Amino acid sequence: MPADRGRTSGPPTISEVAAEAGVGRATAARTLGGYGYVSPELKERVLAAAEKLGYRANALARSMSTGVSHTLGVIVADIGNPFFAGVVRGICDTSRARGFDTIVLSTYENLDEEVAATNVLIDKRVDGVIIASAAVGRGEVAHIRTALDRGIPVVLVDRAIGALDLDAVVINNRDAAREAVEVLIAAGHRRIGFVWGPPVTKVPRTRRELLAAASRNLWTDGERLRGYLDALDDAHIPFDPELVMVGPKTEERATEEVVRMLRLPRRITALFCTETDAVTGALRAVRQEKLSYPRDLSLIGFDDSAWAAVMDPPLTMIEQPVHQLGAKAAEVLLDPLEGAEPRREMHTLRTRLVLRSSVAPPQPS
Amino acid sequence: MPADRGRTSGPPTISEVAAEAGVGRATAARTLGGYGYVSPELKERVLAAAEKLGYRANALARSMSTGVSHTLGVIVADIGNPFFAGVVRGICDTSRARGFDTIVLSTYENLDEEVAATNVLIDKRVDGVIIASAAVGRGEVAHIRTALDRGIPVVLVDRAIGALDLDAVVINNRDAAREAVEVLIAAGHRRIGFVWGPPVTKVPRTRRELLAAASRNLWTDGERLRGYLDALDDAHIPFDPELVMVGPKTEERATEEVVRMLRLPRRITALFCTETDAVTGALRAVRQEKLSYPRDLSLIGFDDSAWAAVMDPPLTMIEQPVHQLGAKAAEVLLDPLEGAEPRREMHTLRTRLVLRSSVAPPQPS
DNA sequence: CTGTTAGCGCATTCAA
DNA sequence: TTGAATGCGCTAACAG
Repeated sequence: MPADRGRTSGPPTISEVAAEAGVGRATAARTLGGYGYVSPELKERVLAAAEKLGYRANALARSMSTGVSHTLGVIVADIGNPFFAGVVRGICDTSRARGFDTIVLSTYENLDEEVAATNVLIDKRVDGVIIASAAVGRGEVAHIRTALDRGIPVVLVDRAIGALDLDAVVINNRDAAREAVEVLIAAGHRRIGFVWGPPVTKVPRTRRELLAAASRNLWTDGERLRGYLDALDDAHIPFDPELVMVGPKTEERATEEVVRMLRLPRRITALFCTETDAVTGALRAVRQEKLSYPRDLSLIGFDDSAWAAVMDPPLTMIEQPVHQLGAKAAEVLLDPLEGAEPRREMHTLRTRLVLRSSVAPPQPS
Repeated sequence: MPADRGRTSGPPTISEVAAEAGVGRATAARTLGGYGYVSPELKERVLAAAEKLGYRANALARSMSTGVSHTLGVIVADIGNPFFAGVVRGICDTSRARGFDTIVLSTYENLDEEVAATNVLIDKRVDGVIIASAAVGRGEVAHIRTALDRGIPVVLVDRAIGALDLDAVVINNRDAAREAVEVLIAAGHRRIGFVWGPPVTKVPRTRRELLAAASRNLWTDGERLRGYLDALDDAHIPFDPELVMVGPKTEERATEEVVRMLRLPRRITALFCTETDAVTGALRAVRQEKLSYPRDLSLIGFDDSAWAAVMDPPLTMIEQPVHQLGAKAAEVLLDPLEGAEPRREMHTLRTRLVLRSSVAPPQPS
C-alpha cells in the first residue's frame, strides 16, 4: 500500500528515502545501488525506509550518471515473422538473464526504416545493437558505421555483411541448401526448381545475371541460391533460368511460379524452397494442379515447424537453430560489455536436415 | 563523417553544438528540441553546427527533464510464440507510427516473471504498459496496481481480468468456441473432445470442478471451455469429463490424450482444439492410430495459419485478428496519452471461423 | 564508513 | 528573441 503522505509528487526519490531514514543521500544511494560500504544498521534503516515509501530506482537517472542503459536494441525485418520471433526470443532470454532488456524494431526489409531504427537506438543510448540488416553493399552500411563510431557495439545476426568487420552469428545457408538439393539429386532428380530467387522484375537469363541480382539482395537468399547451384554443378546438371523464381516474395507468387514450372515442357520433378511461405505456396500449386507429393513433386524447404511434421506426407525440411541464433548473438554482444575480449568473427551455427517423406524418385514420364 | 576534433569524449551534446554555433545553450536546445522561438538566422547556424558535429539528442536526458520516455512496455507470455509475435507486431507498428518504441518482456506464464517484468518497466519509466497477464484473481494483480498507482497506464490484451477495471482488448473467445463446436454438432457429432483444458494434475470429475479449475487459470482457456460447454448445453449433450484433456499443455500430451479419447469404448468422433499445438498434437494422434480426418475424426482448432490451409484436407480453423489485437491495444493506450478521454472498457474483436474440409459427419460405427 | 558536492544532457523558468 | 541559471534523480569523487 502506498504511504499516505502528500509527497512532492511522482515516485519517491532517493533523497526522500534518505530523509525518511535520516541519513545522507549518498548513504541511501550506496545501499540502494548496491555499491560502496554502508554499516549494517544504516543499511537496515535505508532499506526499511525504501520499503515503506515503495522506492524503485529510476533507471533513466541511473543511466544518465553511469552512461549505461542496460538495454539492448534489436533490429529485424519483422517481429511478427516466426523466424525472427524465435531469434528475438533467444536474444531476450539470454540478455535478460544477464540484466539487459530489449527494444525491438521491425524494418520490413526497408533500408530507410532500418536507418531510422538505428537512430532511435542511438538516441535511447542502448548499450549494444543486434541487427539482421537488409544492407548488403558498402554504400548501405553508413548507419551501422555511425552506431559503431558512437561506441555502440553491433553484432550481425542471420545475415553477414562483407563490407563490415563485425561479429556475425549466422547459419550455414549455402551448405544447408546444397545438402538439401543433393538429397534431391541423389533421389534421381535433374529438373529441380528453386523458390525463391532475388526479387528482381526482369528475369535473369544467365547464371551470371542471376548471381549478380542475388548479391544485390538478402545475404541469406544469395547464399542459398549458391548452395543450389553448387549442388547442380557437382552433379553436372546444367543451370536452367526457367527453374528459378524471381519477383515479389509472396506465397501467391510462389504458387504461380511453381505452377508454371510444373507445366513446363520438361517440367520440374523436385523443388527446393528457401522459406516457409515458399513451401506453403508450393503446396498450393501442387494441389491446384491436382498433383501430389512426393509422387509428382519432391519437396524440401527451409524452416522446419510442427506443421511440417504433421503434413501428410510429412515434409523433409531444414531446421534452423532459431533460438540459439539469438542467444549466441546476445552472448557475443554482451561478453565484451562484461570485459571479455571482442572477437570480430563469423559464428556459423549448423542447421539440420530433417528427413521425412516428401522426397521420392521422379516418376518416369 | 565525424568531425575531426578531439572532443571531450562521447557523442556531442547540445552545449557543444551551442558553442560551435556561437549561441547560448538554450537557443540551441530550442531549435534542436523544436520548441520556443528562435530567429531564422540563429536557427540556421545551430542546425548547421548540429549537422557538422553529428548531433543527436540524448533521449535519456530528455526523458529526465520531461518525464516522458516515449517508450511502451509490453509483457506477454512468449515473444517466440507466433500468436504473441503477431500481437507484438501490431503493437509496435501502431506505436512506432505515433513515435513510441517498445520494450518487450516474456514471462512464460510465470507470475514471478511477470512481476519482475512489470518492475523493470516501472524502473525504466515507460509511458504505458500493455500486458497479456497470467494473473486471474484479486490476489495476483498487485504488480499491476503498483504500476497504476505510479501513474503508468495499463491496458490488458488478449486476456481480461475481472478484478481490474481497465481497458482490455480481447477476442470473443467464448462465442468463437461455441460457434466451432456448434458446427461440429450440426454435422452430427455428439462425442466431441476438448483439447486443452486447465493444466491441473487431478482430472476433474464434475463440470463444476472443471470450471473451478479453469477459472484458476488462463482467462482465454476458461472462456473457450465455457463456449464448448455452451454448445453442448444448447444441444442437450451431456458433459463427459473423459472428453476434456487436462494436464501440461504440450503437443506430446495432446497426442496422448487424443489417442486416449480415440480408444474410448464410446470414442470421440470430433475434436475441438484451443490452440495450434493442440491441433498438431491431435493430427499426430490421428496418424498414430492409422486413422484419417475428417472421416474418422472431425477437427476444428484455434489460430488459423498458412499451414492449416495447405493441409490435406485443409483444416477448418478459427482465425484471430492477431495484428489488430495489438494495434487496438496500442491505440487504446496511446489515445489518452495524447489527450483523449480514457474509456476503461472491454474492446472485443471478432474472430472468423474459416470453413474448410476437416469436418464431416461421423462414421456410423 | 558517511556526508557534501559536482556533474550526466536536456528542458525550462526568469531576466535581460 | 536570447542567454544564464536551475532542476530532473542518480552516481561518483572527495573530504571528513
